[in-house]
Amino acid sequence: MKTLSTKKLEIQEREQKILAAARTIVVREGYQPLSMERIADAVEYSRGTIYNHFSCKEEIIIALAEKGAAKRVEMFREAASYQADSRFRMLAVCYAAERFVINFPDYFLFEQIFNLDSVREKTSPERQQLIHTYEIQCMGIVSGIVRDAVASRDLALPDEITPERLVFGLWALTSGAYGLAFTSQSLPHIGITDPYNVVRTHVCHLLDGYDWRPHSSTHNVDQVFSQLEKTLGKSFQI
Amino acid sequence: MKTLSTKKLEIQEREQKILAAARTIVVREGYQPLSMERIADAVEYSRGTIYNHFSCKEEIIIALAEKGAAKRVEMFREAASYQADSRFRMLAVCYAAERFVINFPDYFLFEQIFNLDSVREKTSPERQQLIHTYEIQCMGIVSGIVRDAVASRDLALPDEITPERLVFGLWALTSGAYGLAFTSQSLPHIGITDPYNVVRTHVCHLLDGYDWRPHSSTHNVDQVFSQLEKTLGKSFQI
DNA sequence: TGATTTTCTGACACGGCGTCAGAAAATGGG
DNA sequence: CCCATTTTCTGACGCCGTGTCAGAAAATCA
Repeated sequence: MKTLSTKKLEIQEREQKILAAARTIVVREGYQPLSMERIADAVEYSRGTIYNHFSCKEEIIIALAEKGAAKRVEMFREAASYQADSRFRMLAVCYAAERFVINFPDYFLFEQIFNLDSVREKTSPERQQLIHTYEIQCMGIVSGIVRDAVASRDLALPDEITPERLVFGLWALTSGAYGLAFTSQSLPHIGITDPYNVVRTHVCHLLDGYDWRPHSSTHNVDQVFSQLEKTLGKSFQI
Repeated sequence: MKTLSTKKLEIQEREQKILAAARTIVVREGYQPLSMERIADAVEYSRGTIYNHFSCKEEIIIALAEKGAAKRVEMFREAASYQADSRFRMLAVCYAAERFVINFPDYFLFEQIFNLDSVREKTSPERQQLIHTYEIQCMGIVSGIVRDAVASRDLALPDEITPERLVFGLWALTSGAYGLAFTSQSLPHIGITDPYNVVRTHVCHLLDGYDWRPHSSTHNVDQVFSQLEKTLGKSFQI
Protein backbone atom coordinates (compact mmCIF):
# COMPACT_ATOMS: atom_id res chain seq x y z
CA MET A 1 0.00 0.00 0.00
CA LYS A 2 2.89 2.30 0.76
CA THR A 3 4.58 1.63 -2.58
CA LEU A 4 1.32 2.15 -4.40
CA SER A 5 0.95 5.66 -3.15
CA THR A 6 4.61 6.19 -3.91
CA LYS A 7 4.04 5.18 -7.50
CA LYS A 8 0.84 7.19 -7.87
CA LEU A 9 2.59 10.17 -6.40
CA GLU A 10 5.45 9.79 -8.79
CA ILE A 11 3.02 9.85 -11.68
CA GLN A 12 1.30 12.93 -10.39
CA GLU A 13 4.55 14.72 -9.82
CA ARG A 14 5.69 13.80 -13.28
CA GLU A 15 2.85 15.79 -14.77
CA GLN A 16 4.24 18.89 -13.13
CA LYS A 17 7.76 17.95 -14.16
CA ILE A 18 6.67 17.71 -17.77
CA LEU A 19 5.07 21.13 -17.63
CA ALA A 20 8.10 22.61 -15.90
CA ALA A 21 10.39 21.11 -18.52
CA ALA A 22 8.28 22.48 -21.36
CA ARG A 23 8.23 25.87 -19.73
CA THR A 24 11.98 25.88 -19.26
CA ILE A 25 12.57 25.05 -22.91
CA VAL A 26 10.29 27.87 -24.04
CA VAL A 27 11.79 30.37 -21.60
CA ARG A 28 15.31 29.52 -22.65
CA GLU A 29 14.93 28.84 -26.37
CA GLY A 30 11.48 29.94 -27.46
CA TYR A 31 8.51 28.08 -28.79
CA GLN A 32 10.09 26.73 -31.96
CA PRO A 33 12.37 24.09 -30.37
CA LEU A 34 9.59 22.76 -28.13
CA SER A 35 9.00 19.16 -29.13
CA MET A 36 7.90 16.01 -27.37
CA GLU A 37 11.38 14.63 -27.90
CA ARG A 38 12.96 17.57 -26.13
CA ILE A 39 10.52 17.38 -23.25
CA ALA A 40 11.02 13.62 -22.94
CA ASP A 41 14.78 14.09 -22.81
CA ALA A 42 14.46 16.77 -20.15
CA VAL A 43 12.28 14.70 -17.82
CA GLU A 44 14.17 11.49 -18.66
CA TYR A 45 11.16 9.47 -19.71
CA SER A 46 10.28 8.23 -23.15
CA ARG A 47 7.97 10.05 -25.51
CA GLY A 48 5.35 7.39 -25.01
CA THR A 49 5.17 8.18 -21.31
CA ILE A 50 4.58 11.87 -22.04
CA TYR A 51 1.66 10.84 -24.21
CA ASN A 52 0.19 9.02 -21.22
CA HIS A 53 -0.17 12.42 -19.58
CA PHE A 54 -0.95 14.70 -22.50
CA SER A 55 -2.58 13.60 -25.70
CA CYS A 56 -0.63 16.07 -27.81
CA LYS A 57 1.76 18.97 -27.64
CA GLU A 58 -1.08 21.45 -27.70
CA GLU A 59 -2.46 19.97 -24.47
CA ILE A 60 0.81 20.90 -22.81
CA ILE A 61 0.57 24.44 -24.13
CA ILE A 62 -2.97 24.81 -22.89
CA ALA A 63 -2.07 23.35 -19.50
CA LEU A 64 0.59 26.01 -19.15
CA ALA A 65 -1.76 28.72 -20.39
CA GLU A 66 -4.16 27.52 -17.71
CA LYS A 67 -1.53 27.82 -15.00
CA GLY A 68 -0.85 31.34 -16.17
CA ALA A 69 -4.52 32.20 -16.13
CA ALA A 70 -4.83 30.90 -12.58
CA LYS A 71 -1.84 32.99 -11.55
CA ARG A 72 -3.41 36.07 -13.05
CA VAL A 73 -6.65 35.51 -11.17
CA GLU A 74 -4.65 35.23 -7.97
CA MET A 75 -2.83 38.47 -8.68
CA PHE A 76 -6.01 40.30 -9.65
CA ARG A 77 -7.71 39.12 -6.49
CA GLU A 78 -4.93 40.39 -4.31
CA ALA A 79 -4.84 43.72 -6.11
CA ALA A 80 -8.60 44.18 -5.94
CA SER A 81 -8.65 43.54 -2.22
CA TYR A 82 -6.53 46.62 -1.64
CA GLN A 83 -8.09 48.85 0.99
CA ALA A 84 -8.54 52.08 -0.91
CA ASP A 85 -10.97 54.02 -3.05
CA SER A 86 -12.42 52.42 -6.17
CA ARG A 87 -10.13 54.21 -8.59
CA PHE A 88 -7.05 53.21 -6.67
CA ARG A 89 -8.20 49.58 -6.65
CA MET A 90 -8.78 49.78 -10.39
CA LEU A 91 -5.23 50.99 -10.88
CA ALA A 92 -4.02 48.24 -8.56
CA VAL A 93 -5.52 45.66 -10.88
CA CYS A 94 -3.92 47.38 -13.86
CA TYR A 95 -0.65 47.16 -12.00
CA ALA A 96 -1.27 43.45 -11.46
CA ALA A 97 -1.92 42.99 -15.17
CA GLU A 98 1.32 44.77 -15.93
CA ARG A 99 3.34 42.73 -13.45
CA PHE A 100 1.84 39.55 -14.82
CA VAL A 101 3.30 40.05 -18.29
CA ILE A 102 6.59 41.38 -16.94
CA ASN A 103 7.11 38.65 -14.36
CA PHE A 104 5.68 35.81 -16.43
CA PRO A 105 6.25 36.62 -20.09
CA ASP A 106 6.19 32.93 -20.89
CA TYR A 107 2.66 32.53 -19.53
CA PHE A 108 1.67 35.48 -21.65
CA LEU A 109 3.21 33.76 -24.66
CA PHE A 110 1.40 30.50 -23.96
CA GLU A 111 -1.88 32.38 -23.87
CA GLN A 112 -1.13 33.94 -27.22
CA ILE A 113 -0.23 30.60 -28.75
CA PHE A 114 -3.34 29.04 -27.29
CA ASN A 115 -5.39 31.81 -28.86
CA LEU A 116 -4.50 30.66 -32.35
CA ASP A 117 -7.40 28.63 -33.70
CA SER A 118 -5.05 26.09 -35.19
CA VAL A 119 -3.69 25.31 -31.73
CA ARG A 120 -6.88 25.60 -29.73
CA GLU A 121 -8.73 23.25 -32.06
CA LYS A 122 -6.55 20.36 -30.93
CA THR A 123 -7.14 20.83 -27.21
CA SER A 124 -9.74 19.30 -24.94
CA PRO A 125 -12.95 21.24 -24.31
CA GLU A 126 -12.49 20.67 -20.58
CA ARG A 127 -9.30 22.64 -20.36
CA GLN A 128 -10.62 25.29 -22.71
CA GLN A 129 -13.56 25.65 -20.37
CA LEU A 130 -11.24 26.00 -17.40
CA ILE A 131 -9.28 28.83 -19.01
CA HIS A 132 -12.54 30.43 -19.96
CA THR A 133 -13.62 30.28 -16.33
CA TYR A 134 -10.46 32.01 -15.20
CA GLU A 135 -11.04 34.71 -17.77
CA ILE A 136 -14.55 35.25 -16.47
CA GLN A 137 -13.21 35.44 -12.94
CA CYS A 138 -10.75 38.15 -13.89
CA MET A 139 -13.48 40.14 -15.52
CA GLY A 140 -15.73 39.57 -12.54
CA ILE A 141 -13.09 41.02 -10.24
CA VAL A 142 -12.64 44.11 -12.39
CA SER A 143 -16.31 44.68 -13.10
CA GLY A 144 -16.88 44.32 -9.35
CA ILE A 145 -14.63 47.30 -8.80
CA VAL A 146 -16.55 49.26 -11.42
CA ARG A 147 -19.81 48.43 -9.65
CA ASP A 148 -18.31 49.50 -6.34
CA ALA A 149 -17.30 52.76 -7.96
CA VAL A 150 -20.80 53.34 -9.23
CA ALA A 151 -22.27 52.42 -5.84
CA SER A 152 -19.97 54.81 -4.01
CA ARG A 153 -20.66 57.59 -6.54
CA ASP A 154 -17.05 57.77 -7.65
CA LEU A 155 -18.31 57.02 -11.12
CA ALA A 156 -21.49 57.68 -13.07
CA LEU A 157 -21.55 55.43 -16.11
CA PRO A 158 -23.40 56.68 -19.18
CA ASP A 159 -26.41 54.60 -20.15
CA GLU A 160 -24.79 52.80 -23.05
CA ILE A 161 -21.84 51.63 -20.94
CA THR A 162 -22.26 48.64 -18.68
CA PRO A 163 -19.46 47.82 -16.23
CA GLU A 164 -18.54 44.91 -18.51
CA ARG A 165 -18.16 47.19 -21.49
CA LEU A 166 -15.80 49.41 -19.56
CA VAL A 167 -13.84 46.36 -18.46
CA PHE A 168 -13.61 45.19 -22.04
CA GLY A 169 -12.07 48.52 -23.00
CA LEU A 170 -9.42 48.31 -20.30
CA TRP A 171 -8.76 44.70 -21.13
CA ALA A 172 -8.34 45.53 -24.81
CA LEU A 173 -6.06 48.47 -24.08
CA THR A 174 -3.76 46.52 -21.78
CA SER A 175 -3.64 43.24 -23.65
CA GLY A 176 -3.22 45.09 -26.95
CA ALA A 177 -0.40 47.21 -25.60
CA TYR A 178 1.43 44.31 -23.99
CA GLY A 179 1.02 42.27 -27.15
CA LEU A 180 2.53 45.11 -29.16
CA ALA A 181 5.28 45.57 -26.59
CA PHE A 182 6.34 41.99 -27.25
CA THR A 183 5.94 41.81 -30.99
CA SER A 184 6.17 45.22 -32.59
CA GLN A 185 9.51 46.32 -33.94
CA SER A 186 8.13 49.79 -34.52
CA LEU A 187 7.79 51.01 -30.96
CA PRO A 188 11.39 52.09 -30.44
CA HIS A 189 11.28 53.79 -33.84
CA ILE A 190 8.58 56.13 -32.69
CA GLY A 191 10.24 56.83 -29.39
CA ILE A 192 8.26 54.48 -27.19
CA THR A 193 10.74 52.73 -24.97
CA ASP A 194 8.47 52.38 -21.96
CA PRO A 195 5.17 50.95 -23.22
CA TYR A 196 4.13 50.03 -19.70
CA ASN A 197 4.26 53.64 -18.63
CA VAL A 198 2.25 54.68 -21.65
CA VAL A 199 -0.44 52.17 -20.72
CA ARG A 200 -0.58 53.57 -17.20
CA THR A 201 -1.07 57.05 -18.59
CA HIS A 202 -3.76 55.98 -21.01
CA VAL A 203 -5.67 54.02 -18.42
CA CYS A 204 -5.74 57.11 -16.25
CA HIS A 205 -6.95 59.26 -19.13
CA LEU A 206 -9.57 56.71 -20.10
CA LEU A 207 -10.85 56.72 -16.53
CA ASP A 208 -10.79 60.52 -16.64
CA GLY A 209 -12.77 60.34 -19.88
CA TYR A 210 -15.46 58.53 -17.91
CA ASP A 211 -15.02 61.02 -15.10
CA TRP A 212 -14.11 58.35 -12.57
CA ARG A 213 -13.19 60.20 -9.38
CA PRO A 214 -10.81 61.09 -7.90
CA HIS A 215 -9.62 62.61 -11.17
CA SER A 216 -5.98 62.20 -12.33
CA SER A 217 -5.28 65.84 -11.62
CA THR A 218 -5.81 65.38 -7.87
CA HIS A 219 -3.67 62.23 -7.58
CA ASN A 220 -0.16 61.94 -8.90
CA VAL A 221 -0.09 58.89 -11.15
CA ASP A 222 3.53 58.01 -10.52
CA GLN A 223 2.98 58.19 -6.79
CA VAL A 224 0.04 55.80 -7.01
CA PHE A 225 2.06 53.24 -8.93
CA SER A 226 5.14 53.54 -6.79
CA GLN A 227 2.97 52.90 -3.75
CA LEU A 228 1.53 49.85 -5.52
CA GLU A 229 5.02 48.69 -6.32
CA LYS A 230 6.00 48.89 -2.67
CA THR A 231 2.94 47.13 -1.33
CA LEU A 232 2.06 44.60 -4.02
CA GLY A 233 5.33 44.20 -5.90
CA LYS A 234 6.79 41.71 -3.48
CA SER A 235 3.88 39.29 -3.38
CA PHE A 236 3.78 39.22 -7.17
CA GLN A 237 7.25 37.71 -7.44
CA ILE A 238 7.83 34.18 -8.75
CA MET B 1 11.22 38.29 -77.71
CA LYS B 2 7.46 38.09 -77.47
CA THR B 3 7.51 34.60 -75.98
CA LEU B 4 10.15 35.63 -73.49
CA SER B 5 8.00 38.32 -72.01
CA THR B 6 5.11 35.86 -72.08
CA LYS B 7 7.05 33.41 -69.97
CA LYS B 8 8.36 36.05 -67.60
CA LEU B 9 4.88 37.37 -67.21
CA GLU B 10 3.56 33.92 -66.45
CA ILE B 11 6.11 33.56 -63.70
CA GLN B 12 5.24 36.91 -62.21
CA GLU B 13 1.55 36.16 -62.34
CA ARG B 14 2.12 32.83 -60.69
CA GLU B 15 3.50 34.53 -57.64
CA GLN B 16 0.15 36.22 -57.18
CA LYS B 17 -1.68 33.00 -57.96
CA ILE B 18 0.24 31.23 -55.21
CA LEU B 19 -0.64 33.93 -52.72
CA ALA B 20 -4.27 33.91 -53.81
CA ALA B 21 -4.42 30.14 -53.44
CA ALA B 22 -2.89 30.27 -49.95
CA ARG B 23 -5.32 32.97 -48.97
CA THR B 24 -8.29 30.99 -50.26
CA ILE B 25 -7.27 27.91 -48.30
CA VAL B 26 -6.95 29.92 -45.10
CA VAL B 27 -10.21 31.78 -45.64
CA ARG B 28 -12.09 28.57 -46.33
CA GLU B 29 -10.42 26.11 -43.97
CA GLY B 30 -8.19 28.02 -41.60
CA TYR B 31 -4.47 28.06 -41.04
CA GLN B 32 -4.01 24.45 -40.03
CA PRO B 33 -4.59 22.83 -43.45
CA LEU B 34 -2.28 25.30 -45.20
CA SER B 35 0.62 23.29 -46.61
CA MET B 36 2.89 23.58 -49.62
CA GLU B 37 1.23 20.45 -51.00
CA ARG B 38 -2.22 22.05 -50.82
CA ILE B 39 -1.02 25.25 -52.42
CA ALA B 40 0.77 23.35 -55.17
CA ASP B 41 -2.38 21.37 -55.92
CA ALA B 42 -4.44 24.54 -56.06
CA VAL B 43 -2.17 26.35 -58.52
CA GLU B 44 -1.45 23.14 -60.45
CA TYR B 45 2.30 23.35 -60.19
CA SER B 46 4.61 21.10 -58.26
CA ARG B 47 5.89 21.87 -54.80
CA GLY B 48 9.33 22.48 -56.21
CA THR B 49 8.03 25.33 -58.33
CA ILE B 50 6.45 26.97 -55.32
CA TYR B 51 9.84 26.86 -53.64
CA ASN B 52 11.25 28.80 -56.60
CA HIS B 53 9.04 31.67 -55.53
CA PHE B 54 9.03 31.37 -51.74
CA SER B 55 11.75 29.78 -49.71
CA CYS B 56 9.36 28.46 -47.09
CA LYS B 57 5.76 28.50 -45.96
CA GLU B 58 6.44 31.39 -43.63
CA GLU B 59 7.53 33.55 -46.56
CA ILE B 60 4.07 33.08 -48.01
CA ILE B 61 2.48 34.09 -44.74
CA ILE B 62 4.61 37.19 -44.50
CA ALA B 63 3.93 38.10 -48.12
CA LEU B 64 0.23 38.00 -47.35
CA ALA B 65 0.70 39.93 -44.14
CA GLU B 66 2.54 42.50 -46.22
CA LYS B 67 -0.32 42.79 -48.69
CA GLY B 68 -2.65 43.34 -45.77
CA ALA B 69 -0.39 45.99 -44.30
CA ALA B 70 -0.30 47.80 -47.65
CA LYS B 71 -4.08 47.67 -47.82
CA ARG B 72 -4.34 49.15 -44.36
CA VAL B 73 -2.04 52.03 -45.26
CA GLU B 74 -4.21 52.73 -48.29
CA MET B 75 -7.37 52.74 -46.17
CA PHE B 76 -5.78 54.92 -43.48
CA ARG B 77 -4.61 57.38 -46.09
CA GLU B 78 -8.03 57.71 -47.59
CA ALA B 79 -9.65 58.12 -44.17
CA ALA B 80 -7.11 60.70 -43.04
CA SER B 81 -7.66 62.80 -46.14
CA TYR B 82 -11.27 63.38 -45.14
CA GLN B 83 -12.08 67.08 -45.24
CA ALA B 84 -13.19 67.68 -41.68
CA ASP B 85 -11.95 68.74 -38.25
CA SER B 86 -9.11 66.84 -36.64
CA ARG B 87 -11.28 64.79 -34.32
CA PHE B 88 -13.50 63.69 -37.15
CA ARG B 89 -10.47 62.63 -39.18
CA MET B 90 -9.18 60.69 -36.19
CA LEU B 91 -12.46 58.84 -35.98
CA ALA B 92 -12.35 58.25 -39.73
CA VAL B 93 -9.05 56.43 -39.30
CA CYS B 94 -10.53 54.40 -36.45
CA TYR B 95 -13.36 53.51 -38.78
CA ALA B 96 -10.80 52.44 -41.38
CA ALA B 97 -9.06 50.24 -38.81
CA GLU B 98 -12.41 48.68 -37.95
CA ARG B 99 -13.35 48.05 -41.58
CA PHE B 100 -9.96 46.56 -42.21
CA VAL B 101 -10.47 43.71 -39.75
CA ILE B 102 -14.10 43.24 -40.73
CA ASN B 103 -13.53 43.24 -44.48
CA PHE B 104 -10.21 41.40 -44.41
CA PRO B 105 -10.19 39.13 -41.38
CA ASP B 106 -7.70 36.87 -43.13
CA TYR B 107 -5.15 39.66 -43.46
CA PHE B 108 -5.62 40.33 -39.78
CA LEU B 109 -4.98 36.65 -39.08
CA PHE B 110 -1.82 36.61 -41.21
CA GLU B 111 -0.51 39.55 -39.24
CA GLN B 112 -1.13 37.72 -35.99
CA ILE B 113 0.58 34.59 -37.24
CA PHE B 114 3.49 36.64 -38.49
CA ASN B 115 3.78 38.21 -35.07
CA LEU B 116 4.70 34.89 -33.49
CA ASP B 117 8.47 34.80 -33.06
CA SER B 118 8.60 31.20 -34.20
CA VAL B 119 7.14 32.23 -37.56
CA ARG B 120 8.87 35.56 -38.00
CA GLU B 121 12.28 34.05 -37.33
CA LYS B 122 12.08 32.08 -40.55
CA THR B 123 11.27 35.01 -42.80
CA SER B 124 13.56 37.28 -44.78
CA PRO B 125 14.67 40.54 -43.15
CA GLU B 126 13.71 42.36 -46.36
CA ARG B 127 10.05 41.53 -46.09
CA GLN B 128 10.07 42.13 -42.35
CA GLN B 129 11.46 45.55 -43.07
CA LEU B 130 8.73 46.20 -45.61
CA ILE B 131 5.98 45.38 -43.15
CA HIS B 132 7.72 47.49 -40.60
CA THR B 133 7.70 50.39 -43.05
CA TYR B 134 3.97 50.04 -43.59
CA GLU B 135 3.46 50.06 -39.84
CA ILE B 136 5.47 53.26 -39.55
CA GLN B 137 3.44 54.80 -42.35
CA CYS B 138 0.18 54.03 -40.55
CA MET B 139 1.47 55.59 -37.40
CA GLY B 140 2.73 58.56 -39.34
CA ILE B 141 -0.71 59.15 -40.77
CA VAL B 142 -2.34 58.99 -37.36
CA SER B 143 0.26 61.03 -35.53
CA GLY B 144 -0.04 63.57 -38.33
CA ILE B 145 -3.68 64.01 -37.43
CA VAL B 146 -2.72 64.45 -33.79
CA ARG B 147 -0.21 67.12 -34.75
CA ASP B 148 -2.84 68.85 -36.87
CA ALA B 149 -5.14 68.78 -33.88
CA VAL B 150 -2.51 70.37 -31.68
CA ALA B 151 -1.72 72.97 -34.35
CA SER B 152 -5.37 73.90 -34.75
CA ARG B 153 -5.87 74.07 -30.98
CA ASP B 154 -8.43 71.27 -30.97
CA LEU B 155 -6.12 69.45 -28.60
CA ALA B 156 -3.61 70.42 -25.95
CA LEU B 157 -1.43 67.44 -25.17
CA PRO B 158 0.00 67.19 -21.66
CA ASP B 159 3.78 67.38 -21.50
CA GLU B 160 4.37 63.68 -20.93
CA ILE B 161 2.32 62.70 -23.99
CA THR B 162 3.84 62.95 -27.43
CA PRO B 163 1.58 62.43 -30.45
CA GLU B 164 3.21 59.02 -30.88
CA ARG B 165 2.33 57.99 -27.35
CA LEU B 166 -1.28 58.89 -27.96
CA VAL B 167 -1.22 56.93 -31.21
CA PHE B 168 0.23 53.94 -29.40
CA GLY B 169 -2.68 54.02 -26.99
CA LEU B 170 -5.27 54.05 -29.74
CA TRP B 171 -3.40 51.38 -31.62
CA ALA B 172 -3.25 49.18 -28.54
CA LEU B 173 -6.92 49.71 -27.77
CA THR B 174 -8.11 48.84 -31.27
CA SER B 175 -5.74 45.99 -32.04
CA GLY B 176 -6.31 44.54 -28.58
CA ALA B 177 -10.07 44.74 -28.93
CA TYR B 178 -10.13 43.24 -32.42
CA GLY B 179 -7.79 40.50 -31.30
CA LEU B 180 -10.11 39.69 -28.42
CA ALA B 181 -13.13 39.90 -30.71
CA PHE B 182 -11.62 37.11 -32.78
CA THR B 183 -10.26 34.88 -30.07
CA SER B 184 -12.06 35.37 -26.79
CA GLN B 185 -14.89 33.03 -25.99
CA SER B 186 -15.80 35.17 -23.01
CA LEU B 187 -17.19 38.25 -24.72
CA PRO B 188 -20.70 36.94 -25.35
CA HIS B 189 -20.77 35.63 -21.78
CA ILE B 190 -20.42 39.14 -20.43
CA GLY B 191 -22.94 40.58 -22.80
CA ILE B 192 -20.59 42.03 -25.38
CA THR B 193 -21.98 41.12 -28.75
CA ASP B 194 -20.84 44.25 -30.55
CA PRO B 195 -17.16 44.71 -29.71
CA TYR B 196 -16.70 47.14 -32.59
CA ASN B 197 -19.25 49.50 -31.11
CA VAL B 198 -17.57 49.29 -27.74
CA VAL B 199 -14.27 50.26 -29.31
CA ARG B 200 -15.90 53.29 -30.94
CA THR B 201 -17.26 54.36 -27.59
CA HIS B 202 -13.97 53.92 -25.82
CA VAL B 203 -12.01 55.77 -28.46
CA CYS B 204 -14.38 58.69 -28.05
CA HIS B 205 -14.01 58.62 -24.29
CA LEU B 206 -10.26 58.35 -24.51
CA LEU B 207 -10.20 61.39 -26.78
CA ASP B 208 -12.49 63.12 -24.30
CA GLY B 209 -10.04 62.14 -21.56
CA TYR B 210 -7.42 64.15 -23.46
CA ASP B 211 -9.98 66.89 -24.01
CA TRP B 212 -9.73 66.66 -27.79
CA ARG B 213 -12.38 69.02 -29.14
CA PRO B 214 -15.08 68.97 -30.29
CA HIS B 215 -16.04 66.90 -27.24
CA SER B 216 -18.27 63.79 -27.57
CA SER B 217 -21.15 65.60 -25.96
CA THR B 218 -21.44 68.06 -28.85
CA HIS B 219 -21.25 65.47 -31.62
CA ASN B 220 -23.40 62.37 -31.75
CA VAL B 221 -21.05 59.42 -32.07
CA ASP B 222 -23.43 57.22 -34.01
CA GLN B 223 -24.06 59.99 -36.46
CA VAL B 224 -20.37 60.48 -37.08
CA PHE B 225 -19.86 56.81 -37.82
CA SER B 226 -22.93 56.44 -39.99
CA GLN B 227 -21.67 59.36 -42.05
CA LEU B 228 -18.31 57.64 -42.34
CA GLU B 229 -20.04 54.46 -43.39
CA LYS B 230 -21.85 56.29 -46.16
CA THR B 231 -18.82 58.13 -47.47
CA LEU B 232 -15.94 55.74 -46.90
CA GLY B 233 -17.70 52.40 -46.61
CA LYS B 234 -17.95 51.83 -50.33
CA SER B 235 -14.32 52.48 -51.22
CA PHE B 236 -13.19 50.11 -48.47
CA GLN B 237 -14.82 47.12 -50.14
CA ILE B 238 -12.72 44.29 -51.56
C1' DT C 1 7.34 -16.52 -5.58
C1' DG C 2 4.67 -16.20 -9.49
C1' DA C 3 0.21 -14.53 -11.54
C1' DT C 4 -1.90 -10.35 -12.77
C1' DT C 5 -2.21 -5.63 -13.53
C1' DT C 6 -0.13 -1.35 -14.49
C1' DT C 7 3.26 1.37 -16.58
C1' DC C 8 6.87 2.30 -19.83
C1' DT C 9 9.32 2.07 -24.12
C1' DG C 10 11.07 2.56 -28.69
C1' DA C 11 10.16 0.95 -33.30
C1' DC C 12 6.85 2.08 -36.71
C1' DA C 13 3.80 4.51 -39.96
C1' DC C 14 2.56 8.84 -41.38
C1' DG C 15 2.77 13.50 -43.09
C1' DG C 16 4.90 17.85 -44.10
C1' DC C 17 9.22 20.28 -45.22
C1' DG C 18 13.03 21.56 -48.17
C1' DT C 19 16.50 19.83 -51.75
C1' DC C 20 18.32 18.55 -55.99
C1' DA C 21 19.43 15.62 -60.04
C1' DG C 22 17.56 15.07 -63.99
C1' DA C 23 13.39 15.86 -67.21
C1' DA C 24 11.01 19.17 -69.86
C1' DA C 25 10.41 23.45 -71.94
C1' DA C 26 11.98 27.79 -73.74
C1' DT C 27 15.37 30.39 -76.22
C1' DG C 28 18.31 31.68 -79.89
C1' DG C 29 21.87 31.23 -83.55
C1' DG C 30 22.51 29.09 -87.86
C1' DC D 1 13.22 24.30 -88.72
C1' DC D 2 16.82 22.17 -86.04
C1' DC D 3 19.72 21.49 -82.34
C1' DA D 4 22.74 23.44 -78.63
C1' DT D 5 22.24 26.06 -74.58
C1' DT D 6 19.81 28.03 -70.95
C1' DT D 7 15.93 28.26 -68.07
C1' DT D 8 12.29 26.22 -65.66
C1' DC D 9 9.88 22.43 -63.60
C1' DT D 10 9.27 18.11 -61.26
C1' DG D 11 8.81 14.40 -58.00
C1' DA D 12 11.59 11.20 -55.46
C1' DC D 13 14.49 11.53 -51.46
C1' DG D 14 16.11 12.43 -46.75
C1' DC D 15 14.87 14.58 -42.63
C1' DC D 16 12.27 15.61 -38.63
C1' DG D 17 8.42 15.57 -35.55
C1' DT D 18 3.99 13.41 -34.41
C1' DG D 19 1.08 9.92 -32.39
C1' DT D 20 0.37 4.70 -31.80
C1' DC D 21 0.85 0.26 -30.00
C1' DA D 22 2.78 -4.42 -29.21
C1' DG D 23 5.56 -6.10 -26.23
C1' DA D 24 9.01 -5.35 -22.31
C1' DA D 25 9.54 -3.97 -17.66
C1' DA D 26 7.94 -2.86 -13.26
C1' DA D 27 4.60 -2.83 -9.63
C1' DT D 28 1.08 -5.11 -7.05
C1' DC D 29 -0.89 -8.65 -4.53
C1' DA D 30 -2.28 -13.27 -2.83
